[in-house]
Amino acid sequence: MIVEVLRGFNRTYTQRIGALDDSFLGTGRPLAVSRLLLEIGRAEGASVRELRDRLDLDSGHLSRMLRRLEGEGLVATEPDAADRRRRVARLTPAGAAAYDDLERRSEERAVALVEPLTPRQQERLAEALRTADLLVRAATVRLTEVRSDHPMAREATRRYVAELAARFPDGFDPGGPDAPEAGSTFVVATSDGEPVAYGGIRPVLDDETAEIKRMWVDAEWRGAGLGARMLRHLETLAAAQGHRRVVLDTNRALHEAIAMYERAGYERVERYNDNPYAEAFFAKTL
Amino acid sequence: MIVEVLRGFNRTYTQRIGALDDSFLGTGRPLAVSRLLLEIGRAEGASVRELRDRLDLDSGHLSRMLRRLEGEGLVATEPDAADRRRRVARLTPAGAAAYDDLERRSEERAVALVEPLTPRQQERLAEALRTADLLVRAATVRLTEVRSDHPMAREATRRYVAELAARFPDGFDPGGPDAPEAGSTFVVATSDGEPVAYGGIRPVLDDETAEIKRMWVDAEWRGAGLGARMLRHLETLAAAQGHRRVVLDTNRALHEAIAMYERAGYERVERYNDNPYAEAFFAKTL
DNA sequence: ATCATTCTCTGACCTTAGTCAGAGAATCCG
DNA sequence: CGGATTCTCTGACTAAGGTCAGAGAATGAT
Repeated sequence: MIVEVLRGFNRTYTQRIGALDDSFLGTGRPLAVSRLLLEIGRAEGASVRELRDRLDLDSGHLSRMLRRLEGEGLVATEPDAADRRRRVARLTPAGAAAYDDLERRSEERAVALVEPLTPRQQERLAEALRTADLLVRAATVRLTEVRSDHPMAREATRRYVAELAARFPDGFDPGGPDAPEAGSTFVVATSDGEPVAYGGIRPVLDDETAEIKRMWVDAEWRGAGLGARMLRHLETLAAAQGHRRVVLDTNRALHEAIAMYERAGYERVERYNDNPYAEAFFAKTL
Repeated sequence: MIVEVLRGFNRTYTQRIGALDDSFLGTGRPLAVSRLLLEIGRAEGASVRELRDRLDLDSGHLSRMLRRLEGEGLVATEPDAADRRRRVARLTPAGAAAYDDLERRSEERAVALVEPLTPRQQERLAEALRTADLLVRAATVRLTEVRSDHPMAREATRRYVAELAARFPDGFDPGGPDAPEAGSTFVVATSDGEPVAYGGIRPVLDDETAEIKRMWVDAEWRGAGLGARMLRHLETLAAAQGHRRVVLDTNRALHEAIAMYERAGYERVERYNDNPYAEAFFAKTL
């Protein structure tokens, strides 16, 4: 049923709101070039590499578009000081003006679109779109296996540690540096290239059991079912590696996490390690 | 605020669900050709003229795409029996198979998109999209002034009469044929080329006053604020024509309409005509 | 120091999308 | 009936979007 609703909505939407994208019309610049300009503006300077990844463009295509924007005096590029193979693009003042112009046009279209609705309808539409936005983003989060020294994993760990430090009554000290443990597997969930959830498993001595480590969900993403999805994913991985049981420890302060583990079928067990921060211990048979 | 939500949603949406449109990928046919195929399939045969209007294509461009589909054996064209300048296109059996294939692909994408969500989340998403769909369609309804003998006006009148006949306790007889009255102005609200609301004004004897006639809103569209919008539009027209006051009559059975008139600032007045179907009379000073 | 890899760029090339003018047949209007 | 109009089509053209191979500089791995 959701599928028919989605397809129906898609038809309505592309017919009438796809037009928000037409805001580049009249600028004399083609769509792809305008998108590139917006991306550079939004990122406040980005390497060619990043732009290519984010817009999913061919390097030749992108390069040519950059030359065009340079030719129009809207963008300036220079080698990245840190890695001189890379080039960094940023908007010139004229580019910033063109960016503002595009933003203004797009905003005008949006205003014109909702203008016929009453304030109450606008409020209902906003509410519905907020919900749809969150759920669509949640549905399109990508789970990727990474090593714990992958930049995305490092970033996720940094935020995980920061959150524990803020929430634990006596703070949190992660201990030594973060060497990749043999045999452990980490998974990062990303949305728009940002990590939004993280977690990993490592085999425990008896080999029947895997331990779930570093479960973290970005605060803005809680309630979107991401934690449960990550947990299921890690359990599947553990099972695929031949484990029959998963265990994990956590702290009383993390009540949403504890509630989630319980909903996911985890049961409390006795302390199984000497982690000073752990106060609650759970296990689940796969 | 709604504007930021809309723009944010638009970004999320075009990045992730615009991909529903990519369902043509792998068919070896470009997007525009696939769209044409879908349009012919949906209409179950359409004249070149209609296709051109509906897809807003250049006649040369369309013609070439039709040749291509003919070449692939998916579409057959023949002169329209009624007007031999026109040609009618319809799907061949192979074309119908290609059509089904496209539909299936699009459906698969939709299924894959919502698959990571829990059933409850899917339900929430469906609900949000249903709301957004209705409101976006409501916002993009177009109001057009027409003569009462315009095909769209006739269709709207037909449905207006059918509804009154069904709802009035003793049925409804519209009286004589529908000659365009001098000085009267009619407005039809359309969505996807279908009339969804209708109404008109005609000057009354004293010339200070205009009477609102034939207010009708499609049953599926009630509650979307379309009646109120039509009413405002007609009032503006009346004011522009120099009237200071609008009046209207209606029947007790039309309670939603009566409630709407009252919300819009109309006040009950004495009977001002001998319309046997009218039981309630309203007026508003502009 | 060497070799492989990464990064950006240019050149050559292709498809898709779309525009415009005009031809030829059919139809409509007076 | 004759001229204007409608409809579809072809030819000629352009811009936009995109792919691929390879060159040249910088960097990383051993």
